[in-house]
Amino acid sequence: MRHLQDFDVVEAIIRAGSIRKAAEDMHITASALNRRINRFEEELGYEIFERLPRGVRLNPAGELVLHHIRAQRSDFARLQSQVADLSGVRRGHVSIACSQALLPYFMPDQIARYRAEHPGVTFSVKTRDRVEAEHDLSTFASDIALVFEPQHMVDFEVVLHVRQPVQVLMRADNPLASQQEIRLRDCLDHTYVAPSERYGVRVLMDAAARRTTYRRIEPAVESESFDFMRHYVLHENAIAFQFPIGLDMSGARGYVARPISTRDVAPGNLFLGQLRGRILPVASGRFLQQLATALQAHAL
Amino acid sequence: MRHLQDFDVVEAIIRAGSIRKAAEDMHITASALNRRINRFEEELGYEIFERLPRGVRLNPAGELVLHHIRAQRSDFARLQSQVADLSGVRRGHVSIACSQALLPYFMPDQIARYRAEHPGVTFSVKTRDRVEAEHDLSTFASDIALVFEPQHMVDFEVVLHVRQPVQVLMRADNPLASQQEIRLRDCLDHTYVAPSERYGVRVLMDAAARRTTYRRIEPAVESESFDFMRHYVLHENAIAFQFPIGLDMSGARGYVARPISTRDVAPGNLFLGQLRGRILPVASGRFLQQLATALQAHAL
DNA sequence: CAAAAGCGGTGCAGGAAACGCACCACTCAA
DNA sequence: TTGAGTGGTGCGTTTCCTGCACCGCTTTTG
Repeated sequence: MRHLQDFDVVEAIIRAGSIRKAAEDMHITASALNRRINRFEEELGYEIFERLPRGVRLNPAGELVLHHIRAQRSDFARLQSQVADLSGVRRGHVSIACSQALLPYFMPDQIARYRAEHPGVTFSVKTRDRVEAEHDLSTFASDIALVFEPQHMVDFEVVLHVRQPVQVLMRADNPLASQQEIRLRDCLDHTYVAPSERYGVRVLMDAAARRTTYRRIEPAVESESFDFMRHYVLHENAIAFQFPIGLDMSGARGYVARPISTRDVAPGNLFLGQLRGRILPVASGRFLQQLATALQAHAL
Repeated sequence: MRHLQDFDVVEAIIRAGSIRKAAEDMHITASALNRRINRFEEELGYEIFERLPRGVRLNPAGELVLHHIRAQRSDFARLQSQVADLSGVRRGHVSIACSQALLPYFMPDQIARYRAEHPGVTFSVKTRDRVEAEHDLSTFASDIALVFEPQHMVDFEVVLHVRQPVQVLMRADNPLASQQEIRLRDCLDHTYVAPSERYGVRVLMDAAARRTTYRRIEPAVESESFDFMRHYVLHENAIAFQFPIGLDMSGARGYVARPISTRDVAPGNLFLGQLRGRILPVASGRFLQQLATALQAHAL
């Protein structure tokens, strides 16, 4: 759209770090770009870039402008979505930042359900840990976040949260599989794999280890991929940890999942949320509602 | 600003009701304006005007666009205000919609205090009844509203509310002046003036009359102006009704104010608020805070 | 220490985009 | 029927933006 052109210019210059590089990216001359940004600053009444010998950089006023630009973009997308909605077109795009545990079963199922009813709506799903997800929301990079144990919660408006007790994943022939509920010390005596501190499961395990026993979590193998860990337990007969929503034991052959006693390890909290105060586009708003009801049903 | 030009066009056409009239208002030809609005609709992907034989009118999509335009304008004003604020200029404009009772004493005092510290900030004060004030907020025509008994409260985000018992205003030699608290039936036996149902005092009086007695409020003189009513009680020795914040009895010669018993008439509620979810410009936000603290002190 | 490379900024000429004018097709009230 | 009012369009003109060449400056590099 025309009225966002100046915003494109500003964002391109920020990305490139200098006017000349940005001009090259945009396939126009530097002089044209220079004049456009100068005119923009003149109309605004304030400079938004510091002129450095090696390029330009946003000043504090520019940071405000950048946030304004992102908010305007998002708000305009919402407008288009609303207009499309009342024209009966039902188009739109939904972008989600979610924890890894949601990727194998929950999100594919939910998105497929939604798209079955509204084929015009497209999705982008990004894997984000709990810190990144909040950043994604505040920069309008994602509409919806679904993560375990988010950290700051200042820009994060919680729509719903469900408790998820940590599960122990193991081979069916593992001795621990005979117990219906597993104690933490039994896990720590076993060979186990675990993710890094960026992930909610690990945060809960670390906290539990510090509190109930005086042992630290020292996994035999540390990995960022729950998919890897799930397969690894088959090879070494180790155990892994995961939230229930990341598991689908219905068709699993050779796997068994048992909950860790909540006396030892606090259950995780899965938070569904959006940017505080933001009005979502129609499609995103509807999908957020679908997720909320699905999670509520999942918790029962 | 350049990027709001298309929005100016749309708003001008809405105001004028036809493209040709709007073109005249803007001192350009109708053909130019026609092409601009056509281009805008083409870029948006949807028409926003119904073409009628006698002009154009917004369609439902256009209503959404109009709201978007107003929101964008307001958000851009907030951006400028923020940028000005961190440049140390402290400029800005605050627009307030408030009940008539605030006009003689409270608002002048508050605005003068604020401008003593920030001379660069300008104000516009509009007299609005409780219905109009909410409309003003939702169309971004006012930043802040301060009214008695607002009606819908859907877009109205309450920042603070204070109770205001209805006062009886009369001449000092009035027999009722001897009582410290006045009963409703004594008022109704007296000759009294009152405003119309658009005003909070009247709403409370009507409700009280229906509830406690079986008499209706039938003023000898009905007026929209509390200023008029205040002067009128001197001439006929009638009584009038007003909230405490609209009275300043310190230097009043010949007037006396006494509260009506709250057993008979419920105290009024003065609501300070803004549009729900909106982030106010810096100056407006600060002034809103000042009003809140001043009202809290006033209530003590 | 000097040359080269990179940066933002500017005068000038050519070109794209917007504009004004004249005009068309249409509706509706007098 | 007619005239006034509406939105829409082809075409010449004007305005505004772009591209080119160049300047002054700082930093890097030989």
